[in-house]
Amino acid sequence: MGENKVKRAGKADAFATIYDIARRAGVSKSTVSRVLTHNKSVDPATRERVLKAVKELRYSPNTAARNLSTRSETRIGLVYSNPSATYFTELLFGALEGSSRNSAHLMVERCQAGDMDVAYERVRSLVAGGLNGMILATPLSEEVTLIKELQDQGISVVGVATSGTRTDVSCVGIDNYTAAYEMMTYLIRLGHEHIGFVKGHPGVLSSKLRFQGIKAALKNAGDSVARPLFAQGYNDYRSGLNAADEILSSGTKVTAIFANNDDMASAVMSMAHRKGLNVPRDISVVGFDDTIAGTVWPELTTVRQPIAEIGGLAVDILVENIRRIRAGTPPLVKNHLIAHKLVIRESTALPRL
Amino acid sequence: MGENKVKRAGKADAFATIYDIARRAGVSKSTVSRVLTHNKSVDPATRERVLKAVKELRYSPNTAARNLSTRSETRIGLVYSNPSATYFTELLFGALEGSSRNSAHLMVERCQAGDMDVAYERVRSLVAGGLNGMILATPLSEEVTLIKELQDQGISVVGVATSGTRTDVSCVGIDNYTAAYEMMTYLIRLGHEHIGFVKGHPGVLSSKLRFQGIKAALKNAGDSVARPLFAQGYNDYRSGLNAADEILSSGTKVTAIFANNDDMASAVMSMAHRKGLNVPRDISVVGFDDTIAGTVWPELTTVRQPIAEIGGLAVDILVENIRRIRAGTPPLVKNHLIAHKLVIRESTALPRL
DNA sequence: CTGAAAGCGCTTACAG
DNA sequence: CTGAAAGCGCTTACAG
Repeated sequence: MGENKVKRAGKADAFATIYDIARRAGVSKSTVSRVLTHNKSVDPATRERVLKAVKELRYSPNTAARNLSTRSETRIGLVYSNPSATYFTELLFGALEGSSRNSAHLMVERCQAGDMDVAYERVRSLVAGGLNGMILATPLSEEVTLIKELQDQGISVVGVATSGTRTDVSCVGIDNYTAAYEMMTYLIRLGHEHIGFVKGHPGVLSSKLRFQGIKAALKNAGDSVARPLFAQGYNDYRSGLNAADEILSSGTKVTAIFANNDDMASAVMSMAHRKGLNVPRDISVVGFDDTIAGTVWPELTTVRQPIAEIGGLAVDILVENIRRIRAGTPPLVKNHLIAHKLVIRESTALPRL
Repeated sequence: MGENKVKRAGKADAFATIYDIARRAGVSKSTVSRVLTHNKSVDPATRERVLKAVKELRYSPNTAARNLSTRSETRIGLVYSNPSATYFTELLFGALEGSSRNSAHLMVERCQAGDMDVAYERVRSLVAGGLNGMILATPLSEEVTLIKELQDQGISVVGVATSGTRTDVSCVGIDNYTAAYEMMTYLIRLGHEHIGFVKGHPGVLSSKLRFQGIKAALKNAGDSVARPLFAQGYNDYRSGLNAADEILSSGTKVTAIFANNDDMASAVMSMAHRKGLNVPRDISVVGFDDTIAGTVWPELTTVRQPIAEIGGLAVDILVENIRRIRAGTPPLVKNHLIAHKLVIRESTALPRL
């Protein structure tokens, strides 16, 4: 980690090469290489010695040489079309870190949400530039046709932030159902009996799962909670504004509103303020994602997704599958569920009496 | 652009190599290489032929081979500590694109704003990992000591989003003074005579320049504008809330508030709503940066900085200087000013009569 | 100004 | 299971 891999101006640092390892372990370069790549057809004792030398010399293979020799650079695409900048930033961070950890190259492409034609085009242009793997963020991760198209071209795919058990493609994300269930239960335990829910984009799997989660929590609470108010949102701020307006103007009593994501929760708060309501005194508001902490007031109670971690894991899965494909082994479909967390901040309180 | 650089699973694509170019141009590989690197000590006619072959065969050098041969991977660090996610996302995009254009590697490190000790540490850990160049975003771009430290180690540095003429380090950004001047003038032309301004973080150069810009515009307007109300902010949402409260509770008439950045402008709107004011009917609000379009309501009138472009240019400058250093030529200090743009949206209107 | 040759650090058939 | 050898595509002294 701490080694200096770059020749600094002036100073010529010498790094251990495969030859150094070979000499120290008393074997040939070929054997060292074998230990480091396939990890098979090597005598256990020999392997031990090589690994020991690697550790002692803090050796790490030169990527350029390896790439040149194998003629196989690993290039991973990341396509994204979600409105939240924070979300994307975190995802990118994780993916970037994962890429450098695996010495892969990341090519990023952004496309406007909504317009699927453009999205498809972007993905294809990325593919045309040469690609081994692709990370698809929601809602692209639900485009079954697109995924199929990519896979047919020999490109490994992983969907990000889509949970749900899928058999067509690897996915990594949180358990949306449970998280939504927990948050709704928190609201109910706080004493809220008149609750509104702003639904997420209907085409997105996570919206469905979250909705199922809150309904289960509501059902579980039984008669203690009044019939909830639902309004349709589309995950963006603007639609959250409309949904909030709808709920708050309905004439029905509401002491808490749960929005399918933070952007819409922010809109709900904005609308509440407009209508002279104090958050959380008059009304509690909660979101989902934890992407806008510190940029709204009061600070939002929400569900935190470890997005960077998700991005890193996505790359790991991809790299593994790319290796498998290269080696002729069939790729694996993996479904990783990452732990989420309720983050209680300032936007929730006991209902007003 | 459209070539497939990666061997797809199964198919073995063949790319033009330096040898193909040499043969087609009727010269040796050495000459081709010379044309492509130093671009000197080559007969003009020969160069022409080589370049022609390169174009015809759509040749582009293999990065891995080049890196291996020169033993010089180009690694660029990007350190960032600003609260706006959008800003960062755009910067990262531009830098990423610039990096792949220059076949350099980008290592990103984020650190909390405010804590300079941590920031220094992050920068140093990045450097310890081996680095040729470093992009420093505001406010890190103003840490003269840090910059000096980096440069002394032979690392090229470029400050981002810091304009102002500096002689110690290359910079790329917009003309903050003029942009602020223009925005304030726009407000005055609209007819506003009672204006508040939320100042930016005092330690940041851009804040000073923007403040000077608005003062110049105010001065230029003469007696038509009342003595402006100033409140100190620190560029984050929270401080914008306080500043807005201060201005709006002062008892002095205010029909427009200009905040040093969008995060604070968003806070100003939030506070205005809280106080029962309608934006823009009762009060106009403008920001700076254009980082939160679509996530506030009403949509914010602001100054757009082409941040992605800035990020890309920063990488270009860095790469050029890294090459110079490697070649023994002294690096250049460049100051690039990128064009900004006023974006008039929904948060501004004529003052209420 | 130009070419032949060595070398960058690694991987991978090919023999054994 | 292991080693010697060839080769990946490029750059750069070294001669000329």
